[in-house]
Amino acid sequence: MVLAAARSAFLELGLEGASLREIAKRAGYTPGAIYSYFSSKEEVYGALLGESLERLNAHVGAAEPALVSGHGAAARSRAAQATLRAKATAFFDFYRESPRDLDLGFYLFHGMQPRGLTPVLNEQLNARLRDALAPTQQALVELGVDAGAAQSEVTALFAHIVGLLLLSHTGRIRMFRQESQALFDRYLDELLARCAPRRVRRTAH
Amino acid sequence: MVLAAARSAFLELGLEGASLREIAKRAGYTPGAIYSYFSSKEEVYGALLGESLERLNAHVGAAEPALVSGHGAAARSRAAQATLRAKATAFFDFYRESPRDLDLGFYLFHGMQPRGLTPVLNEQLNARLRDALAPTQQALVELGVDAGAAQSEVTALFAHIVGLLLLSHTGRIRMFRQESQALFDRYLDELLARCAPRRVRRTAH
Amino acid sequence: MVLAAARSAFLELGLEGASLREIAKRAGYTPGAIYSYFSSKEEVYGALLGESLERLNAHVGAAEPALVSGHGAAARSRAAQATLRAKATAFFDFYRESPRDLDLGFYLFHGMQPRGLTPVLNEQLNARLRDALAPTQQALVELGVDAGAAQSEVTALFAHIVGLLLLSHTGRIRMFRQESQALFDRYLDELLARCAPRRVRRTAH
Amino acid sequence: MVLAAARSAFLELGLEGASLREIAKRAGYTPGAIYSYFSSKEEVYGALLGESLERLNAHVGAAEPALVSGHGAAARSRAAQATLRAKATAFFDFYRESPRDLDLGFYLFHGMQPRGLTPVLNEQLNARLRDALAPTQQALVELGVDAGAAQSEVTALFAHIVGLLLLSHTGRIRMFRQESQALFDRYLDELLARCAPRRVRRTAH
DNA sequence: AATGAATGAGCCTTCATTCAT
DNA sequence: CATGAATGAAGGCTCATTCAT
Repeated sequence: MVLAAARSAFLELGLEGASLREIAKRAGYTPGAIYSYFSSKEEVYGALLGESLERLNAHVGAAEPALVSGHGAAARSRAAQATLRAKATAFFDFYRESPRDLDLGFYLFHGMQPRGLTPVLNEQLNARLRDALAPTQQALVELGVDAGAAQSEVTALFAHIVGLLLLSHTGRIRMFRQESQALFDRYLDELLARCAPRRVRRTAH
Repeated sequence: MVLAAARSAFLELGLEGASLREIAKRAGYTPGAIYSYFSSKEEVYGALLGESLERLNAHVGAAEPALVSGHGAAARSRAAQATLRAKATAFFDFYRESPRDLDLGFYLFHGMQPRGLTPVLNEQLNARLRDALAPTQQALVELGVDAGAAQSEVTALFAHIVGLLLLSHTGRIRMFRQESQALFDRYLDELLARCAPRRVRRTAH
Repeated sequence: MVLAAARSAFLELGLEGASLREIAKRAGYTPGAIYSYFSSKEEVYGALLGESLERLNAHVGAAEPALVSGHGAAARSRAAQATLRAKATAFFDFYRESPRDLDLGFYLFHGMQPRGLTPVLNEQLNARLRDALAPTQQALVELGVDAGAAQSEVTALFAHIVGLLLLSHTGRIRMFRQESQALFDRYLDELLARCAPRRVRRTAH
Repeated sequence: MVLAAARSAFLELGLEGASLREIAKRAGYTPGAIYSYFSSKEEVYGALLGESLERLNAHVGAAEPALVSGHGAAARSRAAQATLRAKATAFFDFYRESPRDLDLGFYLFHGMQPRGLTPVLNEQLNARLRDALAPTQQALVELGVDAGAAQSEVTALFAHIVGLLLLSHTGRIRMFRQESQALFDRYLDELLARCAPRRVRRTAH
C-alpha cells in the first residue's frame, strides 16, 4: 500500500510533490506509519525505483522477436536482428510510455542521499538496469560484434534513448519538428546497418 | 549583480541549494529586494538560462574548424566536415565542462511553472538553442544533405549529446565502463560517414 | 516580544515545553517569524540566559549592605562583612525566588548545541556570572583573604548555593526536614567565622 | 534485560538519547514489549534510579575507614572521624565517577510525571538516599554532635556535593579555575574542624 | 530600490504509547 | 509475553513570497 501510494503520488505530482505526508495520506496512514516500512523517504524512492526496474525487465522479457524462417547462419543472423529490434524497442517503449519512470531513475541516481542509496542497493539497481539491456547486447554478440564493441553500442543506444525521451518529455523535440519514435527507429536501422551489414547483403543476394 | 549571485549560488549549490535567500545574500541584498528585478524565483532561473544559452552560442561561435587546403567541391566538402566537427564538438564540450548549465536547462524546461516560462520566453530560449545548433545543421546542408534530413540529424545529435552527458553526470556511464567523450567522437564519425561518405572517398583517391 | 514570550513559555512550561512553536504562539507569531530574530532555538535560549544574568547582576548590584558605624580598620572589616552578607544573600535570593533562572543556566550550559552557545557567547555569559559573584569575592579580599583563597571560597559558596537550591527545587531538601534559607545562613556564618575571625574578636574586646 | 539495556542506553546516550525505542532495541525487544514490564518510560527510569541508589549504598557500605589505634574516648573519636571521611568520600566519589547517575536522580526528581514517581516509590527512593548518608550522619553523632545538628550538617554536605558535581559536570567549575575534588576535601576538613575540634586537640597533646 | 518583518505552508523525522493478534 | 503496525502530536527548521515602510 505504501509503495502504491508512493507510486501514485509520484505519478501525479512528480518528485517535488511526492512528500512523505502526501504518500502517507494516499496510503491512508499518518506520516509516522511510513517509518514502519521504510526508514527514510529516500528508501521509499529506492524501493520505487527497484520496482520500476522490475517492470522494465518484465516488459523487455515479454517482447517477442518477429519470426524468422530458414536455417543456417543467415537465419540465425536474421533472428538476432529481430531480437535486437524487439528488445531495444521494448526498452524504448517502456520509458516512452511511462515518462515518470525515467524521471525516477535519474532523480534517484542523481540526487539521492547516501542514506537512501547505499552502495549495495546502488549496485543492485544498476544490475537490473544492465539486465534490461542484456538481451540487446547479446543480440549484437550473436551478430558477430565483439564484446567490447557490443558494450559500447549498448551504452550509446541507452544514451540515445535517454536523450530522445528527455527531449520528448520536456517538449524540446517539438522545437525541431521531430518525433522521438521516428528518430529511434532510424537510430536502430543505422545500428543494424553498422553491425550486420555484410550478412544482410549476403542473405539478400 | 543578482544574476551573478544566482549563477554562483547555482554553480556551487545546485538547484536544490540555490534558494532565493542564498541568491539574495550573495548579491548583498535581502530576499525582498530580488523582487524589484524579478517577479519570481523561476524568472531568475529563466534569466540564468538565457544567459547560459548566450554563453553556449558564444562558445560555439568561437569554435574554429581545422584549416582545409585546396579548391573546388572536394575542398568545400572537407571544409564543411571540419566545420561540423568543430561546431558539434563545441556544443558537446560546453555542456560536458559545465554540467550545471545542462541541469538548468532541464530544470526549467521540465518543472517550471507557467509563471516562470512564458510562451514568449520559451520561444526565445528555444531560438537561442537552435542557434547554437545551426552551424552544425548548415554544415550538413553544405555536405549535400537535404534540409529535412539535416534537421533530423541535428535533433538526433542533440539527443545523443544530452543522453551521453546525463549518463555521464549521474555516473551511470561508469556502470557500462564507457566514457562520454569517446562515445561522442564515435557518434560524430558515424554521422560523417553517413552524410559525406562518397565525396570523402572520392577526394581521398 | 519574542524574548518575553520565550521567558513566559519557559517559566510556565519549563525547558521541555518551551518549544519554538509555543514561543511563537505566545509572541503572536508564526514559527518561522522567530527566525527573523534568532537563527536557532538555542540562540533564543542563549539570549534568555543572557537576560537572566543581567537581572541577576542588577539584583546583586542593588543589594545594600547594612550600615556600619565607626572608623578605622575594624570598621572597614565590619563593612566588608556586611557587604559580603548582602551580596551573597542577594545572589542566593535571586535564584531561590526564581528557580527557572537556575534551570535555564544549567540547561544551557549543559545541553546546548555548539550552534547556540558559541565560545564567544559562552565566555560572555561566564563573565556575567563571575560579575555577579565579584562583589562577594572583593569583600573577602578586603577581609584580608588572599586572592587564591577568595576565589576558592567563592566557588565553594556558588556550589553550595546551587546545591541547596537544587535540593530545594526538587523537593529533596524536605526529606531531610531542612530548609534552604536556614542552611544558607549557617553557611554564610561559617564562611565569615573562617575568614574574619581575629579582627572580629579584637574589635569585640 | 530491559533494565540492563536501559542502563547502557542511558550511559551512552544520556537522557535525551535513551528513547524507549533505543532501550527496546538494546534489550532485543520491540518497543511494545517493554510495556509488559513497565507501564511507562518514566517507570523504567524510576527502576533505573532505584538500582542506581542500590549501587550507591553498596559503594558507601564497602568504604572502609582508615584504621585507628588506641582505646578510650579519644580513639573512638578518631574512629568516628575516619568513618565520616570514608563514608562521605565514598558518596562523593560515587557520583563524581558516574555523572549519569546524578543526572538520573535529578531528572526523575525534577521532571517526572506523577505516573512515574508515585508517592510510595518516591518515599522508597528517598529512604535509600538517606541510607547512603546515614553512616556519615551516625559518625557525626558519635563525635558528639546532637541529632538535629547532625541532620543539618548531612543535608548541607549533600547539597555541597551536589553543587560541586553539578558545577564540575557542566564545566562551570573550570571558569573559576577550581577542581571539585580539592573543594570537597576542604569542605570535609572544615566540617571535621567544626564538629570535632576540641577532642582532636586534646588527643593531639 | 530596498528593507526587514512576517506569513503560511510545508519539510522529514521522532516520540511514547496503544492494541489486535 | 511479544510483535508489529499504527497513532497523533510534536519537534526544529526552510521556503518563496508579500508588503508596509
